[in-house]
Amino acid sequence: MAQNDTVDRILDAAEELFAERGFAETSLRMITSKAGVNLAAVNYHFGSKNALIHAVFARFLTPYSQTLESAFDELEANCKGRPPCLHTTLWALTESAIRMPHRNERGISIFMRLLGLAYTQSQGHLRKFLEEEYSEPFGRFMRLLKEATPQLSAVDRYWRIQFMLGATAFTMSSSDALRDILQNKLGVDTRVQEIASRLVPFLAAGMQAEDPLLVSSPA
Amino acid sequence: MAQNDTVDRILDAAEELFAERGFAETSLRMITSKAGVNLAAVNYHFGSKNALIHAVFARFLTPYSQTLESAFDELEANCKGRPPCLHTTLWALTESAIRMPHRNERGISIFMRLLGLAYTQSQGHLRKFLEEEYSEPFGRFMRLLKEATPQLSAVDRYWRIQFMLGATAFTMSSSDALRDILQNKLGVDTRVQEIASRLVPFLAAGMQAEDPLLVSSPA
DNA sequence: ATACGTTTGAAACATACGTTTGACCCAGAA
DNA sequence: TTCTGGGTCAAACGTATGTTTCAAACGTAT
Repeated sequence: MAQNDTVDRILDAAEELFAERGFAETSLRMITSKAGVNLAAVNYHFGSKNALIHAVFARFLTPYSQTLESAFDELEANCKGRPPCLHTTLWALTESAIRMPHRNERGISIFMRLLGLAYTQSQGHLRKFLEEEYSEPFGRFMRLLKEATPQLSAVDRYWRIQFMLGATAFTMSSSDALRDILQNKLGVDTRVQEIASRLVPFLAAGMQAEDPLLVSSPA
Repeated sequence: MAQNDTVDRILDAAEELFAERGFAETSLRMITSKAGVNLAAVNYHFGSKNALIHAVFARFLTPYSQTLESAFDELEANCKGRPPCLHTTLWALTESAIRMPHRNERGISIFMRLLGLAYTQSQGHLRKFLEEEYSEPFGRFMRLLKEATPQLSAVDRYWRIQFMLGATAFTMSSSDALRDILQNKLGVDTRVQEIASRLVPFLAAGMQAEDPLLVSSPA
Protein backbone atom coordinates (compact mmCIF):
# COMPACT_ATOMS: atom_id res chain seq x y z
CA MET A 1 0.00 0.00 0.00
CA ALA A 2 2.51 2.52 1.17
CA GLN A 3 4.99 1.99 -1.65
CA ASN A 4 3.03 4.00 -4.18
CA ASP A 5 2.09 6.47 -1.46
CA THR A 6 5.75 7.27 -0.82
CA VAL A 7 6.37 8.00 -4.49
CA ASP A 8 3.39 10.35 -4.67
CA ARG A 9 4.24 12.10 -1.44
CA ILE A 10 7.74 12.76 -2.76
CA LEU A 11 6.38 14.04 -6.06
CA ASP A 12 3.88 16.32 -4.32
CA ALA A 13 6.48 17.81 -2.02
CA ALA A 14 9.08 18.15 -4.76
CA GLU A 15 6.62 19.79 -7.13
CA GLU A 16 5.65 22.41 -4.59
CA LEU A 17 9.17 23.14 -3.39
CA PHE A 18 10.64 23.27 -6.89
CA ALA A 19 7.89 25.69 -7.89
CA GLU A 20 8.54 28.11 -5.07
CA ARG A 21 12.33 27.82 -4.78
CA GLY A 22 13.76 26.49 -8.00
CA PHE A 23 15.69 23.28 -8.54
CA ALA A 24 19.19 23.95 -7.33
CA GLU A 25 17.89 25.78 -4.27
CA THR A 26 15.74 22.85 -3.19
CA SER A 27 17.57 20.04 -1.42
CA LEU A 28 16.50 16.42 -1.18
CA ARG A 29 16.34 16.82 2.58
CA MET A 30 13.78 19.60 2.28
CA ILE A 31 11.72 17.43 -0.02
CA THR A 32 11.86 14.28 2.06
CA SER A 33 11.17 16.04 5.33
CA LYS A 34 8.20 17.88 3.81
CA ALA A 35 6.96 14.61 2.39
CA GLY A 36 7.54 12.80 5.66
CA VAL A 37 9.63 10.06 4.09
CA ASN A 38 13.18 8.88 4.49
CA LEU A 39 15.96 10.66 2.65
CA ALA A 40 17.08 7.52 0.86
CA ALA A 41 13.62 7.02 -0.61
CA VAL A 42 14.30 9.52 -3.39
CA ASN A 43 17.34 7.72 -4.70
CA TYR A 44 15.63 4.36 -4.19
CA HIS A 45 12.50 5.22 -6.14
CA PHE A 46 13.86 7.66 -8.69
CA GLY A 47 17.59 7.01 -8.88
CA SER A 48 18.82 10.59 -8.63
CA LYS A 49 17.69 14.14 -8.05
CA ASN A 50 17.70 14.87 -11.76
CA ALA A 51 15.49 11.87 -12.40
CA LEU A 52 13.11 13.16 -9.73
CA ILE A 53 12.92 16.49 -11.54
CA HIS A 54 12.08 14.64 -14.75
CA ALA A 55 9.39 12.64 -12.94
CA VAL A 56 7.81 15.80 -11.55
CA PHE A 57 7.55 17.23 -15.04
CA ALA A 58 6.36 14.01 -16.60
CA ARG A 59 3.52 13.68 -14.11
CA PHE A 60 1.78 16.83 -15.25
CA LEU A 61 3.21 17.25 -18.73
CA THR A 62 2.14 13.88 -20.08
CA PRO A 63 -1.59 14.33 -19.37
CA TYR A 64 -1.32 17.93 -20.54
CA SER A 65 0.22 17.00 -23.84
CA GLN A 66 -2.56 14.45 -24.37
CA THR A 67 -5.25 17.02 -23.57
CA LEU A 68 -3.50 19.33 -25.97
CA GLU A 69 -3.46 16.82 -28.78
CA SER A 70 -7.21 16.36 -28.42
CA ALA A 71 -7.74 20.11 -28.40
CA PHE A 72 -5.70 20.45 -31.57
CA ASP A 73 -7.62 17.61 -33.20
CA GLU A 74 -10.91 19.30 -32.36
CA LEU A 75 -9.57 22.62 -33.59
CA GLU A 76 -8.58 21.28 -36.97
CA ALA A 77 -11.82 19.34 -37.26
CA ASN A 78 -13.85 22.51 -36.70
CA CYS A 79 -11.95 24.56 -39.28
CA LYS A 80 -12.13 21.97 -42.04
CA GLY A 81 -9.46 22.70 -44.56
CA ARG A 82 -8.63 26.24 -43.55
CA PRO A 83 -5.99 26.72 -40.82
CA PRO A 84 -7.34 27.74 -37.37
CA CYS A 85 -6.92 31.41 -36.55
CA LEU A 86 -4.43 32.75 -34.02
CA HIS A 87 -6.98 33.46 -31.31
CA THR A 88 -8.44 29.97 -31.27
CA THR A 89 -5.02 28.36 -31.41
CA LEU A 90 -3.87 30.29 -28.35
CA TRP A 91 -7.14 29.56 -26.59
CA ALA A 92 -6.64 25.86 -27.16
CA LEU A 93 -3.43 26.05 -25.14
CA THR A 94 -4.84 27.97 -22.20
CA GLU A 95 -8.13 26.10 -22.12
CA SER A 96 -6.29 22.80 -22.05
CA ALA A 97 -4.24 24.03 -19.13
CA ILE A 98 -7.30 25.22 -17.23
CA ARG A 99 -9.46 22.21 -18.03
CA MET A 100 -6.85 19.75 -16.87
CA PRO A 101 -7.57 17.94 -13.60
CA HIS A 102 -5.53 19.58 -10.87
CA ARG A 103 -4.84 18.27 -7.41
CA ASN A 104 -5.81 21.55 -5.78
CA GLU A 105 -6.57 25.23 -6.37
CA ARG A 106 -2.90 26.15 -6.62
CA GLY A 107 -2.25 23.36 -9.09
CA ILE A 108 -2.54 25.58 -12.14
CA SER A 109 -0.13 28.13 -10.67
CA ILE A 110 2.42 25.46 -9.85
CA PHE A 111 2.00 24.03 -13.32
CA MET A 112 2.77 27.40 -14.90
CA ARG A 113 5.60 28.24 -12.60
CA LEU A 114 7.34 24.94 -13.28
CA LEU A 115 7.04 25.51 -17.00
CA GLY A 116 8.59 28.92 -16.56
CA LEU A 117 11.42 27.53 -14.49
CA ALA A 118 12.10 24.86 -17.09
CA TYR A 119 12.78 27.61 -19.57
CA THR A 120 14.56 29.97 -17.26
CA GLN A 121 16.85 27.88 -15.10
CA SER A 122 19.65 26.61 -17.26
CA GLN A 123 19.30 22.92 -16.47
CA GLY A 124 20.78 21.16 -19.45
CA HIS A 125 19.41 17.77 -18.53
CA LEU A 126 15.88 19.15 -18.17
CA ARG A 127 15.82 20.86 -21.52
CA LYS A 128 17.11 17.69 -23.15
CA PHE A 129 14.51 15.59 -21.37
CA LEU A 130 11.65 17.87 -22.37
CA GLU A 131 12.81 18.06 -25.97
CA GLU A 132 13.03 14.29 -26.23
CA GLU A 133 9.71 13.57 -24.57
CA TYR A 134 7.40 16.33 -25.72
CA SER A 135 8.70 17.47 -29.07
CA GLU A 136 5.55 16.35 -30.86
CA PRO A 137 2.84 18.57 -29.30
CA PHE A 138 5.30 21.44 -29.25
CA GLY A 139 6.09 21.01 -32.90
CA ARG A 140 2.43 20.77 -33.75
CA PHE A 141 1.70 24.01 -31.91
CA MET A 142 4.49 25.69 -33.82
CA ARG A 143 3.04 24.45 -37.08
CA LEU A 144 -0.38 25.82 -36.17
CA LEU A 145 1.16 29.15 -35.24
CA LYS A 146 2.95 29.26 -38.55
CA GLU A 147 -0.25 28.64 -40.48
CA ALA A 148 -2.09 31.23 -38.41
CA THR A 149 0.46 33.96 -39.16
CA PRO A 150 1.41 33.50 -42.82
CA GLN A 151 2.16 37.21 -43.15
CA LEU A 152 5.18 36.94 -40.81
CA SER A 153 8.67 36.09 -41.94
CA ALA A 154 10.24 33.09 -40.25
CA VAL A 155 12.54 35.32 -38.23
CA ASP A 156 9.77 37.66 -37.12
CA ARG A 157 7.62 34.74 -36.13
CA TYR A 158 10.45 33.13 -34.20
CA TRP A 159 11.06 36.17 -32.04
CA ARG A 160 7.42 36.93 -31.46
CA ILE A 161 6.84 33.39 -30.31
CA GLN A 162 9.62 33.90 -27.79
CA PHE A 163 7.94 37.10 -26.64
CA MET A 164 4.67 35.23 -26.18
CA LEU A 165 6.31 32.42 -24.27
CA GLY A 166 7.99 34.97 -22.04
CA ALA A 167 4.88 36.92 -21.24
CA THR A 168 2.99 33.73 -20.52
CA ALA A 169 5.60 31.88 -18.51
CA PHE A 170 6.54 34.93 -16.48
CA THR A 171 3.00 36.02 -15.69
CA MET A 172 1.74 32.58 -14.86
CA SER A 173 4.81 31.63 -12.88
CA SER A 174 4.21 34.51 -10.50
CA SER A 175 0.45 34.73 -10.88
CA ASP A 176 -0.08 34.15 -7.17
CA ALA A 177 2.11 37.07 -6.16
CA LEU A 178 0.71 39.32 -8.90
CA ARG A 179 -2.85 38.56 -7.84
CA ASP A 180 -2.05 39.40 -4.24
CA ILE A 181 -0.48 42.72 -5.23
CA LEU A 182 -3.52 43.65 -7.29
CA GLN A 183 -5.80 42.66 -4.41
CA ASN A 184 -3.91 44.96 -2.05
CA LYS A 185 -3.50 47.89 -4.45
CA LEU A 186 -6.87 48.06 -6.12
CA GLY A 187 -8.96 45.69 -4.03
CA VAL A 188 -9.69 43.56 -7.08
CA ASP A 189 -9.95 39.80 -6.90
CA THR A 190 -8.74 37.84 -9.92
CA ARG A 191 -9.09 34.28 -11.16
CA VAL A 192 -6.46 32.46 -13.18
CA GLN A 193 -8.95 32.09 -15.97
CA GLU A 194 -9.39 35.86 -16.07
CA ILE A 195 -5.65 36.38 -16.35
CA ALA A 196 -5.67 34.04 -19.32
CA SER A 197 -8.52 35.93 -20.97
CA ARG A 198 -6.53 39.14 -20.62
CA LEU A 199 -3.33 37.53 -21.83
CA VAL A 200 -4.62 35.99 -25.05
CA PRO A 201 -5.72 39.30 -26.67
CA PHE A 202 -2.42 40.87 -25.64
CA LEU A 203 -0.46 38.06 -27.28
CA ALA A 204 -2.60 38.00 -30.40
CA ALA A 205 -2.23 41.74 -30.87
CA GLY A 206 1.52 41.51 -30.39
CA MET A 207 1.84 38.67 -32.87
CA GLN A 208 -0.10 40.62 -35.49
CA ALA A 209 1.67 43.94 -34.98
CA GLU A 210 2.89 45.81 -38.03
CA ASP A 211 6.29 44.81 -39.34
CA PRO A 212 8.96 46.39 -37.19
CA LEU A 213 11.05 49.11 -38.77
CA LEU A 214 14.49 47.78 -38.05
CA VAL A 215 16.66 50.66 -36.95
CA SER A 216 20.14 50.76 -38.37
CA SER A 217 23.02 50.81 -35.96
CA PRO A 218 24.14 54.36 -35.13
CA ALA A 219 27.78 53.81 -36.18
CA MET B 1 48.16 49.23 -7.93
CA ALA B 2 46.88 45.71 -8.10
CA GLN B 3 44.29 46.16 -5.39
CA ASN B 4 41.78 47.90 -7.61
CA ASP B 5 42.65 45.48 -10.37
CA THR B 6 41.62 42.55 -8.21
CA VAL B 7 38.22 44.07 -7.48
CA ASP B 8 37.54 44.64 -11.18
CA ARG B 9 38.76 41.21 -12.18
CA ILE B 10 36.39 39.66 -9.65
CA LEU B 11 33.49 41.79 -10.88
CA ASP B 12 34.20 40.93 -14.51
CA ALA B 13 34.38 37.21 -13.86
CA ALA B 14 31.36 37.20 -11.56
CA GLU B 15 29.27 39.17 -14.02
CA GLU B 16 30.01 36.77 -16.81
CA LEU B 17 29.53 33.60 -14.78
CA PHE B 18 26.34 34.82 -13.11
CA ALA B 19 24.94 35.70 -16.51
CA GLU B 20 25.56 32.29 -18.01
CA ARG B 21 24.89 30.07 -14.99
CA GLY B 22 22.74 31.95 -12.48
CA PHE B 23 23.64 32.94 -8.96
CA ALA B 24 23.19 29.80 -6.90
CA GLU B 25 24.85 27.68 -9.55
CA THR B 26 27.99 29.84 -9.63
CA SER B 27 30.46 29.20 -6.82
CA LEU B 28 33.02 31.63 -5.49
CA ARG B 29 35.70 29.17 -6.51
CA MET B 30 34.62 29.35 -10.13
CA ILE B 31 34.67 33.13 -9.97
CA THR B 32 38.07 33.46 -8.32
CA SER B 33 39.73 30.88 -10.53
CA LYS B 34 38.33 32.55 -13.66
CA ALA B 35 39.49 35.92 -12.34
CA GLY B 36 42.90 34.52 -11.42
CA VAL B 37 42.70 35.73 -7.83
CA ASN B 38 42.69 34.05 -4.48
CA LEU B 39 39.48 32.61 -3.10
CA ALA B 40 39.61 34.77 0.02
CA ALA B 41 39.72 37.94 -2.05
CA VAL B 42 35.96 37.96 -2.54
CA ASN B 43 35.15 37.98 1.15
CA TYR B 44 37.99 40.41 1.79
CA HIS B 45 36.88 43.00 -0.77
CA PHE B 46 33.10 42.51 -0.77
CA GLY B 47 32.27 40.85 2.52
CA SER B 48 30.07 38.04 1.23
CA LYS B 49 28.76 36.40 -1.91
CA ASN B 50 25.46 38.29 -1.67
CA ALA B 51 27.32 41.59 -1.40
CA LEU B 52 29.27 40.61 -4.51
CA ILE B 53 26.00 40.04 -6.37
CA HIS B 54 24.82 43.49 -5.30
CA ALA B 55 28.10 45.02 -6.46
CA VAL B 56 27.78 43.36 -9.85
CA PHE B 57 24.32 44.87 -10.29
CA ALA B 58 25.28 48.26 -8.94
CA ARG B 59 28.18 48.55 -11.38
CA PHE B 60 25.94 48.55 -14.45
CA LEU B 61 22.60 49.56 -12.97
CA THR B 62 23.76 52.86 -11.48
CA PRO B 63 25.01 54.33 -14.78
CA TYR B 64 22.00 52.86 -16.54
CA SER B 65 19.51 54.51 -14.18
CA GLN B 66 21.30 57.83 -14.70
CA THR B 67 21.18 57.43 -18.47
CA LEU B 68 17.53 56.59 -18.12
CA GLU B 69 16.75 59.71 -16.08
CA SER B 70 18.34 61.85 -18.78
CA ALA B 71 16.38 60.03 -21.47
CA PHE B 72 13.14 60.62 -19.59
CA ASP B 73 14.03 64.28 -19.10
CA GLU B 74 14.68 64.67 -22.81
CA LEU B 75 11.47 62.80 -23.60
CA GLU B 76 9.33 65.12 -21.52
CA ALA B 77 11.15 68.18 -22.81
CA ASN B 78 10.41 67.20 -26.41
CA CYS B 79 6.70 66.61 -25.77
CA LYS B 80 6.13 69.88 -23.92
CA GLY B 81 2.95 69.55 -21.93
CA ARG B 82 1.53 66.49 -23.64
CA PRO B 83 2.58 63.08 -22.27
CA PRO B 84 5.05 61.08 -24.44
CA CYS B 85 3.51 58.30 -26.46
CA LEU B 86 3.92 54.61 -25.71
CA HIS B 87 6.40 53.89 -28.49
CA THR B 88 8.81 56.62 -27.52
CA THR B 89 8.59 55.73 -23.84
CA LEU B 90 9.49 52.12 -24.55
CA TRP B 91 12.23 53.20 -26.92
CA ALA B 92 13.76 55.40 -24.25
CA LEU B 93 14.32 52.27 -22.16
CA THR B 94 15.91 50.20 -24.88
CA GLU B 95 17.93 53.02 -26.37
CA SER B 96 19.37 53.84 -22.99
CA ALA B 97 20.40 50.23 -22.59
CA ILE B 98 22.03 50.12 -26.00
CA ARG B 99 23.72 53.53 -25.79
CA MET B 100 25.37 52.73 -22.50
CA PRO B 101 29.12 52.21 -22.54
CA HIS B 102 29.82 48.49 -22.46
CA ARG B 103 33.06 46.77 -21.75
CA ASN B 104 32.77 44.49 -24.77
CA GLU B 105 30.46 43.20 -27.47
CA ARG B 106 28.74 40.74 -25.16
CA GLY B 107 28.25 43.43 -22.54
CA ILE B 108 24.72 44.26 -23.61
CA SER B 109 23.72 40.59 -23.59
CA ILE B 110 25.12 40.13 -20.13
CA PHE B 111 23.33 43.27 -19.00
CA MET B 112 20.01 41.94 -20.26
CA ARG B 113 20.49 38.48 -18.94
CA LEU B 114 21.33 39.73 -15.48
CA LEU B 115 18.22 41.89 -15.45
CA GLY B 116 16.16 38.89 -16.45
CA LEU B 117 17.73 36.74 -13.78
CA ALA B 118 17.05 39.41 -11.17
CA TYR B 119 13.36 39.06 -11.94
CA THR B 120 13.33 35.34 -12.41
CA GLN B 121 15.55 33.86 -9.77
CA SER B 122 13.84 34.23 -6.42
CA GLN B 123 16.69 35.90 -4.58
CA GLY B 124 15.01 37.80 -1.77
CA HIS B 125 18.06 39.87 -0.92
CA LEU B 126 18.50 40.95 -4.54
CA ARG B 127 14.93 42.08 -4.99
CA LYS B 128 15.13 44.06 -1.77
CA PHE B 129 18.42 45.63 -2.83
CA LEU B 130 17.10 46.64 -6.23
CA GLU B 131 13.88 48.06 -4.81
CA GLU B 132 15.77 50.15 -2.30
CA GLU B 133 18.35 51.46 -4.73
CA TYR B 134 16.47 51.95 -7.97
CA SER B 135 12.84 52.61 -7.07
CA GLU B 136 12.87 56.12 -8.50
CA PRO B 137 13.52 55.47 -12.21
CA PHE B 138 11.19 52.48 -12.03
CA GLY B 139 8.39 54.56 -10.55
CA ARG B 140 8.92 57.25 -13.13
CA PHE B 141 8.67 54.71 -15.94
CA MET B 142 5.40 53.46 -14.49
CA ARG B 143 4.03 57.00 -14.36
CA LEU B 144 4.97 57.56 -18.01
CA LEU B 145 3.30 54.30 -18.98
CA LYS B 146 0.12 55.35 -17.22
CA GLU B 147 0.03 58.67 -19.05
CA ALA B 148 0.73 56.98 -22.37
CA THR B 149 -2.21 54.57 -22.02
CA PRO B 150 -5.06 56.64 -20.60
CA GLN B 151 -7.65 54.49 -22.35
CA LEU B 152 -6.79 51.46 -20.19
CA SER B 153 -8.45 50.75 -16.90
CA ALA B 154 -6.09 50.42 -13.95
CA VAL B 155 -6.61 46.67 -13.86
CA ASP B 156 -6.05 46.21 -17.58
CA ARG B 157 -2.92 48.33 -17.43
CA TYR B 158 -1.62 46.41 -14.45
CA TRP B 159 -1.85 43.07 -16.17
CA ARG B 160 -0.52 44.28 -19.48
CA ILE B 161 2.51 45.77 -17.77
CA GLN B 162 3.16 42.37 -16.26
CA PHE B 163 2.88 40.82 -19.71
CA MET B 164 5.41 43.33 -21.05
CA LEU B 165 7.82 42.75 -18.22
CA GLY B 166 7.50 39.02 -18.74
CA ALA B 167 8.16 39.10 -22.46
CA THR B 168 11.14 41.38 -21.95
CA ALA B 169 12.74 39.72 -18.95
CA PHE B 170 12.25 36.26 -20.35
CA THR B 171 13.53 37.03 -23.83
CA MET B 172 16.51 38.99 -22.63
CA SER B 173 17.41 36.49 -19.96
CA SER B 174 17.87 33.84 -22.61
CA SER B 175 18.75 36.03 -25.54
CA ASP B 176 22.08 34.31 -26.09
CA ALA B 177 20.53 30.86 -26.26
CA LEU B 178 17.69 32.09 -28.47
CA ARG B 179 20.15 33.73 -30.84
CA ASP B 180 22.16 30.53 -31.09
CA ILE B 181 19.04 28.50 -31.86
CA LEU B 182 18.06 30.93 -34.58
CA GLN B 183 21.59 30.82 -35.97
CA ASN B 184 21.44 27.03 -36.21
CA LYS B 185 17.88 26.77 -37.53
CA LEU B 186 17.71 29.54 -40.06
CA GLY B 187 21.34 30.60 -40.36
CA VAL B 188 20.43 34.11 -39.30
CA ASP B 189 22.72 36.20 -37.18
CA THR B 190 21.05 38.58 -34.76
CA ARG B 191 22.16 41.60 -32.78
CA VAL B 192 20.71 42.50 -29.43
CA GLN B 193 19.66 45.80 -30.86
CA GLU B 194 17.62 43.99 -33.45
CA ILE B 195 15.86 41.94 -30.80
CA ALA B 196 14.91 45.15 -29.04
CA SER B 197 13.59 46.71 -32.21
CA ARG B 198 11.40 43.66 -32.72
CA LEU B 199 10.27 43.58 -29.12
CA VAL B 200 9.10 47.19 -28.85
CA PRO B 201 6.41 47.00 -31.58
CA PHE B 202 5.21 43.71 -30.13
CA LEU B 203 4.83 45.23 -26.68
CA ALA B 204 3.22 48.43 -27.94
CA ALA B 205 0.68 46.47 -29.99
CA GLY B 206 -0.13 44.27 -27.02
CA MET B 207 -0.56 47.23 -24.71
CA GLN B 208 -2.96 48.87 -27.14
CA ALA B 209 -4.99 45.77 -27.97
CA GLU B 210 -8.78 46.01 -27.93
CA ASP B 211 -10.40 45.52 -24.55
CA PRO B 212 -10.55 41.82 -23.79
CA LEU B 213 -13.95 40.18 -23.80
CA LEU B 214 -13.86 38.54 -20.41
CA VAL B 215 -15.30 35.07 -20.70
CA SER B 216 -17.62 34.01 -17.92
CA SER B 217 -16.62 31.00 -15.88
CA PRO B 218 -18.26 27.81 -17.15
CA ALA B 219 -19.93 26.95 -13.81
C1' DA C 1 4.83 -20.49 9.46
C1' DT C 2 8.45 -19.82 6.57
C1' DA C 3 10.99 -17.77 2.95
C1' DC C 4 11.83 -14.08 -0.27
C1' DG C 5 11.74 -9.82 -2.85
C1' DT C 6 10.47 -5.05 -1.79
C1' DT C 7 10.55 -1.03 0.87
C1' DT C 8 12.08 1.66 4.82
C1' DG C 9 15.39 3.52 8.35
C1' DA C 10 19.48 5.58 10.57
C1' DA C 11 23.91 6.43 9.61
C1' DA C 12 27.78 7.32 7.08
C1' DC C 13 29.99 8.48 2.68
C1' DA C 14 32.62 11.76 -0.31
C1' DT C 15 32.37 16.15 -2.07
C1' DA C 16 31.41 20.98 -2.52
C1' DC C 17 30.14 25.12 -0.63
C1' DG C 18 30.82 30.04 1.79
C1' DT C 19 33.60 31.78 5.14
C1' DT C 20 37.57 32.45 8.39
C1' DT C 21 42.19 32.17 9.85
C1' DG C 22 46.98 33.37 10.38
C1' DA C 23 51.26 33.60 8.19
C1' DC C 24 53.38 36.21 4.58
C1' DC C 25 54.53 40.03 1.32
C1' DC C 26 55.71 44.68 0.40
C1' DA C 27 54.99 49.48 -0.08
C1' DG C 28 55.49 53.98 2.54
C1' DA C 29 55.99 56.51 7.22
C1' DA C 30 58.68 56.98 11.32
C1' DT D 1 66.47 50.51 9.59
C1' DT D 2 62.11 49.36 11.89
C1' DC D 3 57.31 49.64 12.05
C1' DT D 4 52.78 49.59 10.14
C1' DG D 5 48.82 48.26 7.50
C1' DG D 6 46.54 46.94 3.37
C1' DG D 7 46.65 43.06 0.35
C1' DT D 8 47.53 38.16 -0.91
C1' DC D 9 47.93 33.33 -0.13
C1' DA D 10 47.39 28.34 1.23
C1' DA D 11 44.97 25.97 4.35
C1' DA D 12 41.46 24.86 7.19
C1' DC D 13 36.81 25.64 9.22
C1' DG D 14 31.92 24.20 9.73
C1' DT D 15 28.03 23.12 7.21
C1' DA D 16 25.18 21.27 3.59
C1' DT D 17 24.71 18.68 -0.34
C1' DG D 18 23.65 14.14 -3.30
C1' DT D 19 24.48 9.51 -2.83
C1' DT D 20 25.43 4.87 -0.76
C1' DT D 21 25.27 1.32 2.63
C1' DC D 22 23.24 -2.36 5.16
C1' DA D 23 20.35 -4.02 8.64
C1' DA D 24 15.55 -4.04 9.98
C1' DA D 25 10.64 -4.18 8.82
C1' DC D 26 7.12 -5.23 5.70
C1' DG D 27 3.94 -7.78 2.46
C1' DT D 28 2.91 -11.73 0.00
C1' DA D 29 2.97 -16.23 -1.96
C1' DT D 30 4.10 -20.78 -0.88
